[in-house]
Amino acid sequence: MPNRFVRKLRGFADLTQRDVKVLVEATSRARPYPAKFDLIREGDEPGPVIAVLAGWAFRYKILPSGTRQIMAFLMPGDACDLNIGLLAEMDHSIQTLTPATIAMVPRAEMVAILDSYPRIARAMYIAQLVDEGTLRAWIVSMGRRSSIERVAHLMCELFIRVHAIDGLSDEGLHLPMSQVMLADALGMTPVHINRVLKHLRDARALKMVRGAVTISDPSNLVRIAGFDENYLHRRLRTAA
Amino acid sequence: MPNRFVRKLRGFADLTQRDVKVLVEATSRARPYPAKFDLIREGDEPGPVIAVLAGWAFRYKILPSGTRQIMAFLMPGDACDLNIGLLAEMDHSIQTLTPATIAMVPRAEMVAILDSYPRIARAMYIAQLVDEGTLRAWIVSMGRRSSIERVAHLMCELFIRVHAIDGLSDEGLHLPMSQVMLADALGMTPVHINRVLKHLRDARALKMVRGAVTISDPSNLVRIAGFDENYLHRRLRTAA
DNA sequence: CGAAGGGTTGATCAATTTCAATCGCGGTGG
DNA sequence: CCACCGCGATTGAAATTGATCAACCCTTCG
Repeated sequence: MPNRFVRKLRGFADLTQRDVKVLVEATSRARPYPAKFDLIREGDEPGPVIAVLAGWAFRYKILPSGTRQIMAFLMPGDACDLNIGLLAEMDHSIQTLTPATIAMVPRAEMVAILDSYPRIARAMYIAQLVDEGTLRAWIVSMGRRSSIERVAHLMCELFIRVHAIDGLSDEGLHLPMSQVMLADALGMTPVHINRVLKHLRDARALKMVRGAVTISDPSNLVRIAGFDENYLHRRLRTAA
Repeated sequence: MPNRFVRKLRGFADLTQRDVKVLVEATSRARPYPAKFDLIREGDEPGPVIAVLAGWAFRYKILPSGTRQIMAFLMPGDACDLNIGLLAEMDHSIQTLTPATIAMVPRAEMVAILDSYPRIARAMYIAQLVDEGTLRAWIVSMGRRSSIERVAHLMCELFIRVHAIDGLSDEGLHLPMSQVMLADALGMTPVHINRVLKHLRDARALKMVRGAVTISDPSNLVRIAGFDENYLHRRLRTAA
C-alpha cells in the first residue's frame, strides 16, 4: 500500500506501476517529527522537497512586528513546492502542527524524477494547481467575508480536505489546533476567534469538547460560510 | 523578437531554439480585447490557456453578497493556469483591466506541448511557483498588515513586477486602475482606499495626478510597507 | 445638456483589536 | 501529595480601525 503522497498523486494522473515504484522509493526515507518542529525556516536555502505522510503541518511567516500569518495547512499527501533553484531562499517557514511523519526527497533527485517521468510531473503540476485554488479561496475569505463566515469557510475547507483523504473520525473532523493557531490563519485576534467560535457553537454549527473543535455535520457551516456547494460536491466526487 | 510570454518563460529555463519556436507559434493567434472585457467567466468550463502579451488583466470573484474580490493582477508575460480537466468549471473570472492583447492557446495544444517539451513544462511550472509566492504574500498582507501597509505593499509588488518586464515609464509606475479596483484587490472600501492614498501622498510615498496614481521612487513605500528588501533586490536582480 | 463614473470629504456606526483579569488543567519539582 | 507554573480558553470594557451613509465635485462622453 503506497503512502498518502503517492496515493494522492495517483488520483491526479494515470501513473504506471513504474511511476508508483519510483515515487515510493523516493519517499521511503521518511521519519517522524514532533509537533511544533520547524521543518524549513524562512531564510533557509531551498533544500529537499518535503512530503507529509502523516500528521499536519503549516506554512507561516513572522512579520517584523512579531505577528504571524499562517498561509496554508498541509495534511497527509501534501508536498511543499520545490522552488527549483529560482529563489535564493525560502520566504516563509514550515512547521509541524501535530507529530508527523515526513519524507524528505533530495531536490536533485526530485528534479531528475520530474524530468524522466512526465506523468509524475503532470500529477505534481496538478497538485500545485489545486493548492493555488485553495490560496485564492483563502484570499477571498480574508478580503470579503465577515469573521464568522471566514471561520466557517476554513472549517468547510478543512473538512472536505480531510474527508478526501478518508481522515474523518467517527465524530467527524477534529481540529488539532489551538485558537491562537486559527487566529493566525485567519488574520484575527485569539480573543475574537474565541467569540466567533462561541457564536458558531450557539448556532449548532460545531462542537467544542475540552477546548478542541469538532465538526460532525458541516451543513450548518456550509450555509453560514456561503461555501460553494458545487465546489464541495465536486471535491467529494473526486474523493469517491 | 518573441513576445512577452515567451521572453518570460525563457527567463525561467534554458529553452532551445526549437522550444522558443513552438511557443511563438502557439501564441501567434493573439488578438486585442477592450478594457473591462471578461476573458473567462466563473462557471465556464476550462477552455484555452490564455497568455497576456500586452496590457493588464485580473482574476476576480463575485460573492453572493455582490462584493468583489480581486485575487491577482496579470501583466504582460503572465499566463493563466490550465486547470487540466481537473475542475469541472472555473471558480473565478478573468477580466481585462486595460485594453490588452491576449493569446489563446487551445488546451489540447498546450497539453501536447507540455508533454513533448520538458523544458517548456519546467518553465511553466516555475512560473506557477512564482505566482503562488505572490498569492502567499497577498494572504500575509490581508491578514496581518494595516490598511496603509497593505496598500503600500501592493504598490511595491506591482512596481517590481512592472520593473521586471521593463514596463516602467520615465515617471515610474502608472497604475492603470481606479480606486474601486484597488479596494476590491485589498479587501477594503473605496472610501477608505481614498483616505489611505491621501495619507501616502502626504508621506511623499506616491503622487496622484488627475486621479491616477504614479510612483516614481518606491523607497518610501518600501519602508512603510515593511516590504522585504531582500525580496525586492532578489527580484530586481532576476530582472537585470 | 445631462448622465455616469470616479474621486473627495465629513459624520456616524459597527466590527475588531487591545488591554486586563480570571479560570482550568496538566505537568513538574519539592 | 501538593503548591506552583504556564499555556490556552474565556470574558468584560475601552479604544481603534475601517465601514457605512450621504453629499458634492469633477471630467468625460453620448
